[in-house]
Amino acid sequence: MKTTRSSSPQLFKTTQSRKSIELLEDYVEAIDEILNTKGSVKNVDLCKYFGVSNATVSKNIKRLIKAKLVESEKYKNIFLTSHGKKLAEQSNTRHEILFNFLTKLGVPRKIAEIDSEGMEHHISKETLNMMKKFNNAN
Amino acid sequence: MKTTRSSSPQLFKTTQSRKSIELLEDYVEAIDEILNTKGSVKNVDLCKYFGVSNATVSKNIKRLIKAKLVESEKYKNIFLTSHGKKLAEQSNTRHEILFNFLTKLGVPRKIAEIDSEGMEHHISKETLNMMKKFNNAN
DNA sequence: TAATAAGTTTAGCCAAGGCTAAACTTTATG
DNA sequence: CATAAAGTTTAGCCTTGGCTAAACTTATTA
Repeated sequence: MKTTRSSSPQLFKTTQSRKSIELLEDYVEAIDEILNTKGSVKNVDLCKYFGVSNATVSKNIKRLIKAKLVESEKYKNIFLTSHGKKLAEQSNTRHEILFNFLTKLGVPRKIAEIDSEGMEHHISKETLNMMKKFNNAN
Repeated sequence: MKTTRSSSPQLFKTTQSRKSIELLEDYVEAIDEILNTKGSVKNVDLCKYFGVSNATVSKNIKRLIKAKLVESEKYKNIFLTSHGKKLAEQSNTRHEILFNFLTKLGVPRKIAEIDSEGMEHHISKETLNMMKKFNNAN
């Protein structure tokens, strides 16, 4: 019998709410990046970024607005609130640490990109700190 | 501007289908573990394991049966098919490598457990191989 | 500047994965 | 062994995050 599995219910409890936070984070990160590369963000930019329909983006932007992460008037540009900017920065920092860690570990850039996108929502502060240490030492 | 983000739609395209695969994997892993610890698996065991209702487990077991990962008759014990066993083994191997990697990196066991549960569905073969190498060298 | 093209939102649909309550089956007990 | 308790499934609901089609707004261009 393996000893590394938790069997503890509470690890799974928050699945639903965790997922919807992931979406919000992905969006603020995307908005932040698009702002930095092309200066403004509209529905169509996010469609391309995520490969989803305009309707889906529109719906999700509403969620972001409700969560006070984004500001936007109908048919107009999309902005991050200060709260949204802070979240984007935090996410970016996490992403950078993780990406650098993977490349230092020997993972090819292309794959490190994909893996860090996937993993970034599932890493604790503690693990991230260990990765930072590793990065500094290597 | 940061250079570690992909901006490529296709990384997000399969979100929906990926998520449902995650659920199937989590279930076969749970069933495998429960089998190994108490010898048989029923609805109630999975309720406790995941902290969800009996109705939810019942519904998800149907999905597993449809996916040919599980066999079960109404009100009876739950078994893994050979296909299900194979998937469970693969998942367990991934999980072990990841968990060992995190602990060798210096992450406390308790946290390594949680993080490896979260991350295991998002790690490529390549990254896993690098982790295996690291484990062997440390 | 009027008409067309491009972009955005709304309406209404779907599947996944949660839930509770009620019905049904199996197990345990007086 | 009949009944109560425990376990399982079904029915029906909800939210999230997708989609298409249609309506509406903004931008382009003849």
